[in-house]
Amino acid sequence: MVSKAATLLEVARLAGVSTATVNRVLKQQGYISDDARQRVLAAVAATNYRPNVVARGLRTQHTYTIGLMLTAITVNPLFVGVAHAVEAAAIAAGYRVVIFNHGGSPSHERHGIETFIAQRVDAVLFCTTASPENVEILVESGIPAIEIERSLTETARSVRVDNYVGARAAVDHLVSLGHRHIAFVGGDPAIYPRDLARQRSVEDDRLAAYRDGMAAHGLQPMPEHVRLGTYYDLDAEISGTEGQQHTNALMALPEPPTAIFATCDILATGVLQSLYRMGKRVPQDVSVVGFDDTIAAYLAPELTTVAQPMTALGRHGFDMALAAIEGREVPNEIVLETSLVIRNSTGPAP
Amino acid sequence: MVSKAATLLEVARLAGVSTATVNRVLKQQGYISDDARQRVLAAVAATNYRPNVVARGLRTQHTYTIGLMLTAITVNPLFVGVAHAVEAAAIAAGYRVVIFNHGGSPSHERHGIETFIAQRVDAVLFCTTASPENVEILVESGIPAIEIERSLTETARSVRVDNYVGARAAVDHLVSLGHRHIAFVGGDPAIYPRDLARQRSVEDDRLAAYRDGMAAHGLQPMPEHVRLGTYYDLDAEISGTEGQQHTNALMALPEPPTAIFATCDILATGVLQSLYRMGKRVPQDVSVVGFDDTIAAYLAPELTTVAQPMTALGRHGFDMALAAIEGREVPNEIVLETSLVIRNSTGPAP
DNA sequence: ATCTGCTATGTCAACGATGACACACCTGTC
DNA sequence: GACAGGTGTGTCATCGTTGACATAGCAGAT
Repeated sequence: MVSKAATLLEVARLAGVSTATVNRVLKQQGYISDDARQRVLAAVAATNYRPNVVARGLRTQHTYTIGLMLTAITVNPLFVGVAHAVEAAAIAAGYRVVIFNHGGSPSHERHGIETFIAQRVDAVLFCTTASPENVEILVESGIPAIEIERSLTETARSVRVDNYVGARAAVDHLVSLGHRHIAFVGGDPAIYPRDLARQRSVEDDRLAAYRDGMAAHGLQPMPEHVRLGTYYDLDAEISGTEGQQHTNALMALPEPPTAIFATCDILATGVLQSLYRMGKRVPQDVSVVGFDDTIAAYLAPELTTVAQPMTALGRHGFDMALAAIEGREVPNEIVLETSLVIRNSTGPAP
Repeated sequence: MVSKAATLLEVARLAGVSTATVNRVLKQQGYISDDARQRVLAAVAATNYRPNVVARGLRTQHTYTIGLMLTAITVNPLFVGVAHAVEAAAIAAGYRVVIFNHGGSPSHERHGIETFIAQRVDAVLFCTTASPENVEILVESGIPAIEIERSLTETARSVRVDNYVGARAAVDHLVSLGHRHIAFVGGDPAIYPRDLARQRSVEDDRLAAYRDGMAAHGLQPMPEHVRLGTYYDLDAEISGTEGQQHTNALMALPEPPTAIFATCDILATGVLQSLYRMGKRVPQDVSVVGFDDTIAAYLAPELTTVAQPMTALGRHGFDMALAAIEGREVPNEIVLETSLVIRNSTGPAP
């Protein structure tokens, strides 16, 4: 039996009271007699009443909805973890989440921003933006914006991870296992967007940590062991292909590395595939470390990696949004720590 | 500079016309003089006007929003692919998507259903439901519901895949490579929910295809080679652990299989990990086939698997929802085909 | 001169919830 | 008997958009 949800007025009529009284009962505020309360609750149950949050949103100018702007949820499992955490935090606080994948296209992202504004979402979380200008548009129209995992704009607050410390832990781990020839496979800092405040990209931080880590232990990376590329192409499917190519090249060198640090788990999958194909054992012949801890636990061997705190990123992102919505004080930036998860892909240098 | 979006009335005043005229210009319908149109468009631009879809939704009783109920987007990458496809189809049609993860809990799902109703979403897609009763609640309140990948209710329409044909292709492939001892690692049909129309679960179909496929080639599976379990635990993180355990047991048998068919890529990751740990080469020593084609391409070796048409599942799901919303005729069920993707984890029997 | 039909624009009542405001009743106090 | 203060309830404008309906000018036909 199809029955549309009743309105407040219908409930009121059935209970023989005014809409204000029904409202008071449902909101549990103000004075209500027991008698009226009973009749209202009975009427609510009988009519199958459900509040109309559309009407409420119009009246209160508050939709209890946040927008979640994603690069593309299929591009990196990191986004999946963050999206899940954001959603969980939002639901717990009585908010709903609308998602939009821009697929790396600024104009598509712009369209998403326009629908978020038209919808009157209370705030928007970016993970990550295709174009900082779009974030500004949002802020200019009075909607709080938070960036997760990046910090590319002047105006939006952000939650991110300390990539330098994270990458450094990976290098230190490999060095402590006796590795001296450690290769770096990552994105080219020249082609990735920079943090406005610090003028450094995520790739800058990870590469710097690698160089500093090596130097701190008196090691000098061979130039051929530093492989930079575009593993992470915003408008394409992410894949491990580039990891395979770099590894093929690395292992063909006169002096191949005994360990490879790939700055993304997806990139590391390509490394493992290449090594598998050439019959190298991991970690007996070569050790491998990844970054993110997304699919690391599903690989053979289980991948040692620098874990991003996906749940905390999402939760803090939402908490910042909520604080901004409620006009509470909000820090401009939260920097979280990564943790090194040691699994089976790293072992003593041969 | 923070400026709230203007209202129709403000635009109308600035342009020196009525709200009806502004509305006509924006909707591009009815008669408007060039002069009025110019003034309205200028005023729209000047005031930074954005339609308020909350008010529109209240007035038209149509929110252009659909709900997407997920088990948990982190549980299986299959859901990620479907969610992405649903979102893309929705955006292309001018709809927005609100997500909710129930995490396997019927009561949590119920709460999500209530918020979907309160929000007056135009339709809800399930992938997959925790409790068919919740789907019924939705249908009873007049909101179209579509099930993706399952078909557990009487009332909701569904899009799914032919699991029998898909699994059969995997078995045929292995047999054609000369394998005669093929193990089956999957979920126990006894503990998974059944399709109401056919009284068969996804697991039933896949297991039946395995048995039939073996029999069709004159092969009789050894009972110890059929491993059924609960790999897919709704309220837990999915993991390959069960795949590892089954594989450890299988390879310890006096007559171990030369091929293993795991009915989920995630399960297959455990199979590959177990084989890797015991030093078996894939596919030289043992061939492995998965199901879903979610992370198959990222594994070492790249996994041969039965691909679910995730994009088509999502798109058809949305299309069915849209047809139902618009009152067009909608088929009760759409059954799509899988495709066998042959990669590097299968080879001739040793 | 009247009528028809097209063009162009304005008016206004919904949609459903909210909450400020007003009103009325009651009990107890001085 | 007047008044304060607590208790209980109803009225109604408002949020922004929509679209049915009304109105009116004007060209061309009769």
